Amino acid sequence: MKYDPHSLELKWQEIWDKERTFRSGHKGPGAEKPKFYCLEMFPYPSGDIHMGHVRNYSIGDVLARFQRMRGFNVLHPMGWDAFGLPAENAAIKSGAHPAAWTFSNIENMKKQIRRMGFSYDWERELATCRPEYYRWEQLFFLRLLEKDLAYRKEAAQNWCASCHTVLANEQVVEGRCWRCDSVVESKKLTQWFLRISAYSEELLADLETLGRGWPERVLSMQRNWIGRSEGVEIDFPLMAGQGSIRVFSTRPDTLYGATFMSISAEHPLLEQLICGRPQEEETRAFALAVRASAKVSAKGPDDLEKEGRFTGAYCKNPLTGAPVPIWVANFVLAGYGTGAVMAVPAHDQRDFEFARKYGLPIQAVIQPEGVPPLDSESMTEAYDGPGRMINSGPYNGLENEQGKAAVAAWLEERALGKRSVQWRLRDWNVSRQRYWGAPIPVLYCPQCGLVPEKEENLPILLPLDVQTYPDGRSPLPDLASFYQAPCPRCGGAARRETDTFDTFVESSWYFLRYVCADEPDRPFDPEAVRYWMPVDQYIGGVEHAILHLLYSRFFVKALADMGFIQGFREPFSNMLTQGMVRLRGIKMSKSKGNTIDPSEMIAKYGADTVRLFCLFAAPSERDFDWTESGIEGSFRFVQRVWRFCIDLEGQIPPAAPVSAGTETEHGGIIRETTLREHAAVKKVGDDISGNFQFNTAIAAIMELCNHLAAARDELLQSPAGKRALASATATLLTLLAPFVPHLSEELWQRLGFAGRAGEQPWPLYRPEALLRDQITVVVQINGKLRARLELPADVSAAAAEAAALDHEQVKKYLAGHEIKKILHVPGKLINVVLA
RNA sequence: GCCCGGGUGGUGGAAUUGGUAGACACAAGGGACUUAAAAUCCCUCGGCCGCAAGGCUGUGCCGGUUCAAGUCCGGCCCCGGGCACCA
Repeated sequence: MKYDPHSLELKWQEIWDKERTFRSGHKGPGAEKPKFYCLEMFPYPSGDIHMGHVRNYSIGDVLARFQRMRGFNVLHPMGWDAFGLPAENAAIKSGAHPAAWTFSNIENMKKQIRRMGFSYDWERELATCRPEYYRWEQLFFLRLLEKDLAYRKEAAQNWCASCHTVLANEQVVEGRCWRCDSVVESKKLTQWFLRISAYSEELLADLETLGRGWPERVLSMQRNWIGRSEGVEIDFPLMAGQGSIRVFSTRPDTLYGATFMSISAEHPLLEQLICGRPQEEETRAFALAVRASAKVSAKGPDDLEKEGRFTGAYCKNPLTGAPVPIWVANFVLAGYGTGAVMAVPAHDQRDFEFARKYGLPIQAVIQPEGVPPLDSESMTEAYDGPGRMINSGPYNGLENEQGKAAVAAWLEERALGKRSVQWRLRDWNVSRQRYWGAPIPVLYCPQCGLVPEKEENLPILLPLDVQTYPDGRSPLPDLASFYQAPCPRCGGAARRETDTFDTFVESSWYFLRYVCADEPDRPFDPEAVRYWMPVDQYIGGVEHAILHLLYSRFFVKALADMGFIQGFREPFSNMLTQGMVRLRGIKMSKSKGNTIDPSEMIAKYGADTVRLFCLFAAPSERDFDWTESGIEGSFRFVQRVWRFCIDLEGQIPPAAPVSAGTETEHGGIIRETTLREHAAVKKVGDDISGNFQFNTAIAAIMELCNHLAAARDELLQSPAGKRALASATATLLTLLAPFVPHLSEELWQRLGFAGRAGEQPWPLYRPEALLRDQITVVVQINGKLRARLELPADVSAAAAEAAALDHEQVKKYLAGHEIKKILHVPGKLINVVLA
């Protein structure tokens, strides 16, 4: 009987479909069980699945199937992140409408995904480009607007000319577009923003609550991105005229050393400061040049020479009253803090370089322990470490950490400053100048100005009867039938917003919609949300560590605050970032032409083998190389299981034990078989539920299989042996069920076991079944391994030690030495320490 | 510069959290079966010495703690990733 993966895999996929095996609900049968929401990142329907998808979904599927067997009510959905640029680009190229292209890709990819035999509840399938989906997003936006969590502002934006749209900060990677790698330009535009910054504090704090469930590197990336910084805002009064300039500093302890001030080229007071000064013209020209060049410098800041110009104006050090010259400097960021910094050249490297270049005074105010006093003249770099305050009037001698608090308190008492926290995180620009996205439901009325669409008018449909432009521009601004609309307030002629939402908006809440995907009248069924959320396990690539995962976290918090959902403020309790599949060390990609087509692999080996290899090749989080020999190895194992079971047909009792074997009263090979059966159950269960150690779980199954193949003939000699073999074989197939479900079901059926392998309760091991009669105890002398002893498991400590000392090898080493002590780890090791 | 990962055979990777380093595979070599090949099965497989028994050595480097260190501590080196003129 030859192993034919195709016919048997298709057979089982059909059965699962017909029997709706993976349907899940929060009501009715099964709902009383504990829930488990297992989610893999939904794909963009680019046309074909790639190995990354296969790996991602294989990991998720093992978990989903495992949890079902463990008695959970499992939600395991799949859908499509269906809006986005590639559809438009394809449309431009081929002439097909983005919608047609998208839906045909969905159909194609769905076929491929189904061919893998993943246990999805397809009845919950969703596509974000359908109005039934994006209408709710439009509703959320209107509510965000009401709550002032969405707003419009003009600002310099990241512009990708090649994609013909703006990008969020998160979508700019090293100055380049995350999607097409073009250098991002700066363009001043009026855009829609979501106020993610309102959640900076909570987004950061809640990372702690995610703690163990999330990979450390993802937490760390998010912390970096949010970028919390504690300090003091300090007002420096202007010497001439009214007002003051506010700076932000994390080092109020160095305030006595602030010998000048640097403001950004975009500082609002700049004009006022330079007005009428002799150097007015030059300084203005300098500022203009900095403004023009700043945004384009995608090369990074390292090689940017520090430059500045004196404004001619002075302000006053609020602590000392000393005059402080105000400079414009090219390294001061307009968008961070207050756009102005107090310069302490002795204790900040940037200020130091600047001061040396322009001959500005340097004044050391922090003295490190145990070194000669810092000398402003001879310093070659700034000292930014800890120390005691010097040259700081009444604060002299204070530890600088205490100094921070003391100076801050002094400033606060006199209303000259206040403690504050600055964040790196910027608001999320969600406007996109593209067609294939969800319309933003607002209008511009000549009478009323900006007017939100009425909720009852939702959804604002994206018109499908359009022709895309060859240059990627959106056709919407030219489509009168779309943009012409009555003002919701006055009824007069108004113009619709023609930008669409960033597609990351859709992916920020899709996991919520799965729990009630067909709910027609409201975004969420609260009961379903309460039952299923949050996602128990989320699985996807690390490339979304900041983007999607941060946006989703923000969205859930905002939706909770708007009352759409209740009872949780984090979407994903546990997160797994799976590694990449590479080829010869290089990430697979179409552009590099080094891809392995999953469909070809399925055609050659079957879905089970492809799944198995993806899971066995490496731990889930690590990258691995696809190798021909590797998948061949997995194929060999699958066939070994097949042959082993087929050869057993009719030779073992048909009844399938529901739990691991019980033939413990026997000795010899039967006992050994049962022991190994239990050991495998323990190892596989521990590995899956512990840390997604699928590779070692599979190794344990291989060991069991190897043992059964070797012990087979002997076990078939007796009825008890046959029973043990039957039990162990049933266990083998149940352990395999999450990994290679088709094979498992087929063999289960052929061996005449009752029910379905994948619907068996996960087997339980009995700890006492893991105990051996004979144990190996190693003997060390001074920590070096010298001998092994086979002893009865119940041997006394004294007897074991005696046996150890009596061992030939050991005696050799003992001769002429005195025993200082004997360390005994029962059942494991005896270490004889010689004097 | 700061913050996270990681460094173990020819390769992918194991190692009960301080207790037999190299599980399970892949590759390689040898053998059996075969007219032959494929498939399958058996054996060997970190390095050095040894006919063998066995010995020495070995988890990026240097030190330390311990009866015992891949695992803990201190100091480095290298690789991958994130953040970065963020004041």
